[in-house]
Amino acid sequence: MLGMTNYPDNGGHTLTGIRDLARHLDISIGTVSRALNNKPDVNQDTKSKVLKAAAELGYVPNQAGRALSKGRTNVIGFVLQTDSEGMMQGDLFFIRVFDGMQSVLTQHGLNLVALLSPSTVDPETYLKQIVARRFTDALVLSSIHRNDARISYLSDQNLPFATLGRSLTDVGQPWLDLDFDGVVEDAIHRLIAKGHRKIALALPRSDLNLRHIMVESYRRNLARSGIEVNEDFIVETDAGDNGGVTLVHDLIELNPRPTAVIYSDHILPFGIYRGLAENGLTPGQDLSLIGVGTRLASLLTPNLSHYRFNLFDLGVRIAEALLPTMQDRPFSDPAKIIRESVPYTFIDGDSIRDMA
Amino acid sequence: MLGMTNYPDNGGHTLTGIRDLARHLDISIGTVSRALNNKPDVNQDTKSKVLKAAAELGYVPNQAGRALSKGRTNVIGFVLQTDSEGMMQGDLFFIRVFDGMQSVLTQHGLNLVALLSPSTVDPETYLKQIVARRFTDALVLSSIHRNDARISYLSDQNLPFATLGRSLTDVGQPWLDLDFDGVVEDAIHRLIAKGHRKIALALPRSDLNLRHIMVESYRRNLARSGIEVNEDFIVETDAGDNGGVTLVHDLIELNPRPTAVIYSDHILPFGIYRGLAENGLTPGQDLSLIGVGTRLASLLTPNLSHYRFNLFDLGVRIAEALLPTMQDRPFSDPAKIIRESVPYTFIDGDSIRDMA
DNA sequence: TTGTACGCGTTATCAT
DNA sequence: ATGATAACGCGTACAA
Repeated sequence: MLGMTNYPDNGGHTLTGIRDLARHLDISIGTVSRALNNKPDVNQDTKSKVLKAAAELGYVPNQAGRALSKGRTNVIGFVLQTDSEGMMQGDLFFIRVFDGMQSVLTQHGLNLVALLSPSTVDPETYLKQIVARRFTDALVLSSIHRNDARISYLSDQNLPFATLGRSLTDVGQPWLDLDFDGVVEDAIHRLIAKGHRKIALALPRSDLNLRHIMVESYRRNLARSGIEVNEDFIVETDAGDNGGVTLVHDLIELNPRPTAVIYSDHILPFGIYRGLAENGLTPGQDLSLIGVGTRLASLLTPNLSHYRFNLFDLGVRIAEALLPTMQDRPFSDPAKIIRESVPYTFIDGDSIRDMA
Repeated sequence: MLGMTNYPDNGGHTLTGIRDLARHLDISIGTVSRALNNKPDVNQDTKSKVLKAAAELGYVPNQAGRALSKGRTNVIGFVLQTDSEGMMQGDLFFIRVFDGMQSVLTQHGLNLVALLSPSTVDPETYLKQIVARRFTDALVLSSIHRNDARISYLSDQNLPFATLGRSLTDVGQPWLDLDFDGVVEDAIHRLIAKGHRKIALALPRSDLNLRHIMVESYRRNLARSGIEVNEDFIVETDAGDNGGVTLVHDLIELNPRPTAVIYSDHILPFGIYRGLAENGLTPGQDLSLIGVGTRLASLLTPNLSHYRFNLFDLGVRIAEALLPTMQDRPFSDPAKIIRESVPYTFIDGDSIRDMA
């Protein structure tokens, strides 16, 4: 068993370990380790010799060994729900965010992996597994719910984490969020400025916290403008384009009929456009639309007025929020916990009718 | 240091290890381990006792310890390029594939993680890191190039892997692919059946292997139909909708002008529709379109004739291809290596004009 | 059937 | 500055 991997033998090609390095240089593994880890108490000469040999032999520390010894894995996990119906679901959303996170994490020797909570498994069960296995040093949770047991669980387990989204379950963890509150506020003011009074709000069915943020912002800002809330105008929709189609069906049956709708799912307008067309109606004319979008929005005609977020920057901030929560890092500063919403950018289009 | 994690102390809440379990039950850790791993030589009674206690105390084996001891991690990595301009980047491509993979892998106690090759790091360098650290038991590579050094590298390193896409660099690894060859073939025959003779082919700029598959299929099937290839009809395009717009500009300047175009980027037609409109032309009338699509295609009017793939099934097959390559699994069958293209489904639309 | 003891690759402590 | 050696948590031959 000695010196053997469990992988098929490839005839001599074997992984270089720290003891191979030591033997090769005829020094002790302790010295090699210190050299590799850039410890102060090691001769400059031997240090460079070790580094050189390591590079030549292609030495890379074994993950498991290091993790076991250090008690840390240097792995950061981003938990994704494959069945998530959260807004912004989609590859390009996360890939951008990941890239932003990576750009920060790699500078600290940390490695980002996406953990894919299977749709067949309870999210909390899945989470418990990866936590108990000590698979990662820290986690990022997404698809945050209004009340989210995962948050208190992670807190109990004492695993550093941040959330992408807020929650009523608050253990003082850092969070980042997209400024949906601001989106709804701005949208309402834009619509009102163009003479709209009957403004609908499309909400995701699930208990994602963003739903509550949106509805609260909706009520608050309508009230501030002296417009009474018509509860019928607050409608639930399925995610995706099909949700948009049924949304249109729902909206046009209302009496009075809303003249505009605000939404958070960037795919929704595709269905809305389709649903309107099916009813002989024109987007931006018979129904005004405004909500969160991505570059996919540019595929729609007439142009969609929408809000975008800089996802790369979001990723950067998530990483920056995470780092201080991980102790025994030199740059740690537990005092200030990042909690902020990243700002939106408004992209003007032709999907808001001027009612004047 | 004993019994201490590197995480901040949370006052008593400590992770259950195998030795805690042993002490709790007053038996040896060896027995506990055997019980947990369902070894044959352990008393049924003690086994159930151990399992019960494990469940109660929430025991989950430590990843690093297990990996170090077994030489396996039970982690499968899917390598993603964050800057990939591969086709299919876009909404839910990977998430669907992941879900399909998970559905198989979890049954074998394997865990899928997405490894995100940062855009700031050379993909091969990144790959070498995760391989050498023995982070995963197996890998799936995507964005496969015509000649792909990563393939021979993984083969040399003797790490089980499969590729999503074929390559000239062939070390006998299992691969899955979307049947672009079949798409082009079917598209050509459909077009010819409707009287088209001047058929253009839109290719991605990068050296992804799918590009070569498409062009070969294009030549072969045109030849089979006795149509001579006009080299001007084979055009490179940027990815995304903007690529579609410039594609139209390119095509309408050709003399003779093609009557149809085949493409692989599912976003492209959106740009094509736009580009045609800008020139006062009608999709399906002045230029026929057919290619790979996703559910986004349903947003286009006139309806787009296109091909779709079942991404979940693709994921399932990838997992099934991977499993046999990983040795010392009971279900391993190294003899048959899965290499197949997943079939397309044709969705009929109105984007192909009948020239008769 | 169960317990003991060693090894996995690395880091850290304690001598030297 | 360097070498030996004990952890880290788990699996497993081997002994009992």
